[in-house]
Amino acid sequence: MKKSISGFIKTILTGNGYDVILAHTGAEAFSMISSHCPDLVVLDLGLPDVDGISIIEAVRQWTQLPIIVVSARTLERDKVEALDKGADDYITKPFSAAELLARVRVAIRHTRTAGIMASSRKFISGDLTVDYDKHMVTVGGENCRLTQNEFKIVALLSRCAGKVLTYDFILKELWGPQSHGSNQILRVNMANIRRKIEKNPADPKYIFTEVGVGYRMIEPDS
Amino acid sequence: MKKSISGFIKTILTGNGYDVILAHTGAEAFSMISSHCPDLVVLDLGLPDVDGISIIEAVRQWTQLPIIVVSARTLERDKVEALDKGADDYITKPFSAAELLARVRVAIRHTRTAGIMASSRKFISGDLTVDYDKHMVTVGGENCRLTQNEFKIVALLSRCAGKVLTYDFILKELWGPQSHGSNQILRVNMANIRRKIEKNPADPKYIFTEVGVGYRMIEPDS
DNA sequence: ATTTGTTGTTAAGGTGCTGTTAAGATTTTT
DNA sequence: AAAAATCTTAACAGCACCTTAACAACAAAT
Repeated sequence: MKKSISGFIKTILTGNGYDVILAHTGAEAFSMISSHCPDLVVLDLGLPDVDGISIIEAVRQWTQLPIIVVSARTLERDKVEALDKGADDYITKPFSAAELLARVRVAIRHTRTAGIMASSRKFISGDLTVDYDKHMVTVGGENCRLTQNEFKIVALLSRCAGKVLTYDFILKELWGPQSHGSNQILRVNMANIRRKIEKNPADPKYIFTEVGVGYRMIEPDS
Repeated sequence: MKKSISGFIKTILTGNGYDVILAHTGAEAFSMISSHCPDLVVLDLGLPDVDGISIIEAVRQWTQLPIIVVSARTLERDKVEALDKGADDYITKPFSAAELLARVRVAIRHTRTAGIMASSRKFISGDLTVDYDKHMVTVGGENCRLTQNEFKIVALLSRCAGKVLTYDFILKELWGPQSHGSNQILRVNMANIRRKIEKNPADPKYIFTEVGVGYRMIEPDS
């Protein structure tokens, strides 16, 4: 009976494009979660060996990955305990495939927005890092305190690292279309940037100038 | 009948220490959400004037605050639509007070863990602590006695510690969608906050301003 | 080697942004 | 109802930043 339920869930999820692995006991479930690090756990409380609640508690010791509990128990005491111990949702049988899928989408949506917050996109090359979310450039872990325009220039160059960006291209990108020919402002900004990020501004390690063409940033670490 | 339901919900929540405001129509609900920026919305789909779904859609235009839908409709089609349009949970009547409260706790837990520090109810960096449960900020163990708005700003920044939050983002999150451009209120609040939490407000240690962009809080102790 | 054009550097003026203070309006508390 | 606290708005001061200009250093070409 239980097996048919888990099989039912697996069929639903695989049928909608999710990769599913199945555990048949609590111990197996915990070890599989630890080793595979899934994006989401659908937990049937009616497991043979251990209490489902203890699995939730054990998993919550080290990760916040979403846990959706599926159970035949409709007692509010069970629901409240599971939710308070760390479950993110609680569905009682019988339930429809559509509802399960909708609640899975909600859970994954949550981890996605949390994930955006947690890990920020970065450019890294040697001691230099450009953190696009933090709006921060560091050298050897030290904040360079670039101004707004200085950061925009570095960010633009780092996004096209290895390629030469012409003066006109940078100007048009950051100062708008009617900025043709006034490279002066770029030169001043580059001098200030190099004073802040380069050990020896006269012999740059990160941003090179291609005479007569434009600037080029070193390629990132692979 | 409906009124008694919303009254019931209000009684439950106020009885458990939550501040509750009540809207009787969809239009009222949306304007109250925009102006008060609550921590959580409990939405009864059976409102007289507008479709509840459209409220979810409208709110999701500008914020991710948790929305729990309460409805008498048990049709899976309704559940799926609400959840996919942005609701975070869906409870069908009749429901128990304990279950509602448990699901409210889950939703609020999610907003806490949406930031960097997973699973912690406190933010700690050096002498500064932000206690989300007690709504209290301390420096060196001393209570800073922040006002409601001041605490919301600090809490928001600490949840995204290390990242720059733009003025517009903070304003939208705490003052609603039609607050574009009025940074003045933010500057005044920040001056008051710094006077309360910083040793030397002119040289801040905890909250930095990124000129032209926004504010950034120092990262927590690891 | 001189010339010419390009790039780097520094300084100064003007602009816009941020911090600060104060006063009135509004809400909450006593 | 009075008093206190908080929220909001406005005015202003200070400062960082942007921009421009003048000049120095450098590279390429005659």
